[in-house]
Amino acid sequence: MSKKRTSRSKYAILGFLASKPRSGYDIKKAIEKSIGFFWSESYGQIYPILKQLAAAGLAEKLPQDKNAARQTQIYAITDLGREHLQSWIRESPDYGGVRNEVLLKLFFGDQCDVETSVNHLKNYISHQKILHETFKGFKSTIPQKAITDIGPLTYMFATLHHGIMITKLNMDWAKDTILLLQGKNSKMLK
Amino acid sequence: MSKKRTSRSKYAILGFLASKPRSGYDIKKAIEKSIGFFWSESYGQIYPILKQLAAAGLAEKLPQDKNAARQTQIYAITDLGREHLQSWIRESPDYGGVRNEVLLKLFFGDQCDVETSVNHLKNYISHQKILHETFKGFKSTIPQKAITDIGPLTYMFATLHHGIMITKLNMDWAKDTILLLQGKNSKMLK
DNA sequence: AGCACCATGTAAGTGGTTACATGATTCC
DNA sequence: GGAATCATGTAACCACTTACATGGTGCT
Repeated sequence: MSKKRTSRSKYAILGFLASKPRSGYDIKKAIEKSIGFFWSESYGQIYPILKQLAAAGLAEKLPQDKNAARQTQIYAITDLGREHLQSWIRESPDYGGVRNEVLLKLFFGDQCDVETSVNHLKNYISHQKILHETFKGFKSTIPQKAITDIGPLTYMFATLHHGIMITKLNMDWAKDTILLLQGKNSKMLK
Repeated sequence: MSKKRTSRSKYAILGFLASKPRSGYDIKKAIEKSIGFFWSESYGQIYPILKQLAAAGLAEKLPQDKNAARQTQIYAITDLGREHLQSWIRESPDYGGVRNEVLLKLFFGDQCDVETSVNHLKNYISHQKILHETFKGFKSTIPQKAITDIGPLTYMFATLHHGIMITKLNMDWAKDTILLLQGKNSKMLK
């Protein structure tokens, strides 16, 4: 059972081209705005991959509009590209390879003083709170009907909701861990 | 503001040497057993890094016991190594660079049929359930006093508890997302 | 004898980030 | 004029995984 490491970046980019033709710059911005919480891509990946996709016939560069102010390179997904994307989506996702530096540092917390860990946890709470509020604000702008009529927004909403739940959980957990480290009553000990 | 990419593997290994001297093999097993849920290291990283740590004076190879049955290379952390580890722990952790393939595929769910996403979610639930039960079993073996007397087990317990909570949340979220995709009543709406 | 596990290591290759380089456009 | 943002790209480098290679030990 060989575990081949195929670049997920390729499919992330293809996935964004699937909804509409975009430039490398567009893709970067779209990723940051929509799935930035659980995915990221750098230009150093995006631009070379767009060229590879075009060379492989999975995407094509659209002819440039002569009247356009800027010289943007717009790529569109091809039928072949759509097939590739779909067959990748259908493969069962890889659950592994997670690395959480916050937990790693906390795990080694005994090597420093309690205050260090408590401080990290407090900062973490602030960070998660900002994300949480942002997501909730975003959620409130989506009309209910757009979610219940199964379509792109339904899936987006599901991932957004995951972010809302996770950030809430992280805050709760971090607060409770602080209590535990301070020798106070923590829910963890149940 | 330069974001230098230092290898976190180095510190993960140093962190495990901090509790007691170990071989590369020991470290791999210990990581899998204790922090495998949120961290992983491969032998391809561990063995070369152990040599580097020794060369840099952050760890040292212990003299081998002539009577020992196996020829294991045991490394111990040095005072300098402990200092390096501590100063790394004190630096604020990096929250970014997360990549969740389950969410990515779900986000692109509209490119396939609903059943594909539902299937992925069902498998995900099974996977998270196994982890969840394992963690809970593990938790029940830790005596309460070992947790409340702040020490290594307190920190281990905190990360373990995070795993218990997260796996539960993931199951709940996945179940609810299935309902949403099936057009049934989901808690997510409202 | 054979299997599972202990144990160490290397080489090749990939996936990915960062820093740099360049220049146009928009808006104040 | 200057700042922010739009926009594309490359080169260097690093972190990490996978596959391979090798052999010992303990048990049945």
